[in-house]
Amino acid sequence: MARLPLYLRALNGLAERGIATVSSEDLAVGAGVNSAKLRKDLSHLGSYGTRGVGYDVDYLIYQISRELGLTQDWAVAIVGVGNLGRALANYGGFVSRGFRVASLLDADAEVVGTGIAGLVVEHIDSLESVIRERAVSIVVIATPAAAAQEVCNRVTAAGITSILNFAPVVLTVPDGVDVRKVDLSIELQILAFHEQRKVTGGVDETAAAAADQWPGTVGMSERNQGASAPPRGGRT
Amino acid sequence: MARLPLYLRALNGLAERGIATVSSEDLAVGAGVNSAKLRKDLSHLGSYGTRGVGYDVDYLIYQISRELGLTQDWAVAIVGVGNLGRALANYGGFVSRGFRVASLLDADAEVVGTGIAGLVVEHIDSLESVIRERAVSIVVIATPAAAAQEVCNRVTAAGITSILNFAPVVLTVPDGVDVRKVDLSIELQILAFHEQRKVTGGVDETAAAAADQWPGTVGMSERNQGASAPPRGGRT
DNA sequence: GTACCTTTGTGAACCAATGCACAAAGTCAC
DNA sequence: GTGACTTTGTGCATTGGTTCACAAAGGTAC
Repeated sequence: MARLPLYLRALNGLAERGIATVSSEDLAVGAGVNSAKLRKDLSHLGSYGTRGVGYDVDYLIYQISRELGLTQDWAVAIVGVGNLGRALANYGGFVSRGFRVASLLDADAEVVGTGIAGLVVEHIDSLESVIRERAVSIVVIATPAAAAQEVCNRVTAAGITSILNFAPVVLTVPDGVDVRKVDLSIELQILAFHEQRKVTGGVDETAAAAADQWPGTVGMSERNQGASAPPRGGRT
Repeated sequence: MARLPLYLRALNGLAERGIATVSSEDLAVGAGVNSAKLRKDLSHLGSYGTRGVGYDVDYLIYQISRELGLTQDWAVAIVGVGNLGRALANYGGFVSRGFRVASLLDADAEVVGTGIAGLVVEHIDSLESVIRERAVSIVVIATPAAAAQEVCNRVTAAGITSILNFAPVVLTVPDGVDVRKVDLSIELQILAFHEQRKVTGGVDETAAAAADQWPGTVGMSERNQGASAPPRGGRT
């Protein structure tokens, strides 16, 4: 389940505060979910709770970590050392959860050779050999959009089946390859959507009025005139 | 709907390549969803397609942008100018979609006053005045976990109702406030989970064996002895 | 040992979202 | 103008996930 990492984080917070036992109710509010859902999720891993008492925090942390495969050490390669790549390389949340950044790679000669987060940036040419020799099993793509598919092709060809993609493109991959996409602007767009709803109770009036007067055309019937000459001026 | 930003990005890609019309089928594969789902989503916005032809790309971009509230200019403040904050400030995807970074704020005197992405980092003390004077409507929290709730309290008190949280904590907010959380390590954990499944067909055997021998205790019945003295050694 | 209390684990109802399949609507060729 | 073809928009069945509610299980007090 995709919620296990959430529980894990809440549990780690409890463990740090020295709490040894937690009820499903308390853990649920900590993770921001329904308590019945949490119990059902946990019951899928096996019965690790004690009725009348709750769950042993440390034991549950261990069980979830094991289920998520965090008890083993995952070698991760980050391709693309721009601002985002740098932020990821320094991100503490990776190391603390069983992920080891095995390599930073970039195509830019300016960046290759510089040191970031205790690693020396390597040239993208070594991608395949790095993956092979350091047993990399997950690749993070933090390149510009234009380079992402090319990188993706190379890493899948090299046998990688798990990719975390930060580039704003939909990657096409062979069957059996997992791609998870993170788009930092999508979340903002969703917030803006809700914010707009709060303010105006719907689409704002100025924009709605403008919608009826689509620039360059008069009505629906004429709209498709613009099919060969795009209606929005200045994109030719 | 949360999928509109996805469609929007696919559409922008098509527009850049000069494509004027697209069928639901083509757009669906571009966005990685089912075509029927896409049509149903779009029909909720109104009937913007032409049967037998498809959708006018530019017109649809405009309609979705309007629905998402991207036709107006959103002022965003980023709190916490670490690696992640810097990456976000430089992230092109924000500006291109109607979001304007109105301010970068940090508590660290070392960082305050430096220039990033054409802005001068301001001190966190000015948080409230910045929000008020620049009409900030969305706040991005990219601080360390420990500082996030405090920042959150201050911005909600200042009237902010939309927060994008990158800090690895669950924020508690008053009713009516929207919080969206992005955790860069959760996606990685989900990948690791699937990767593990691929390799072993389930939980790996070493860990499974170890699970039956929870360190420090013998069996289930004794486990709760550890409630006051945590079973996993060295966390006191 | 017994009665009571707390909390888990789960059966069952419920709800929303998904995908199929097809009719309606429009285009294009001739 | 007519007929064949394409593509949208949507009714409907199905699926998956969420929540409720409660019995079973264990702990605790006396």
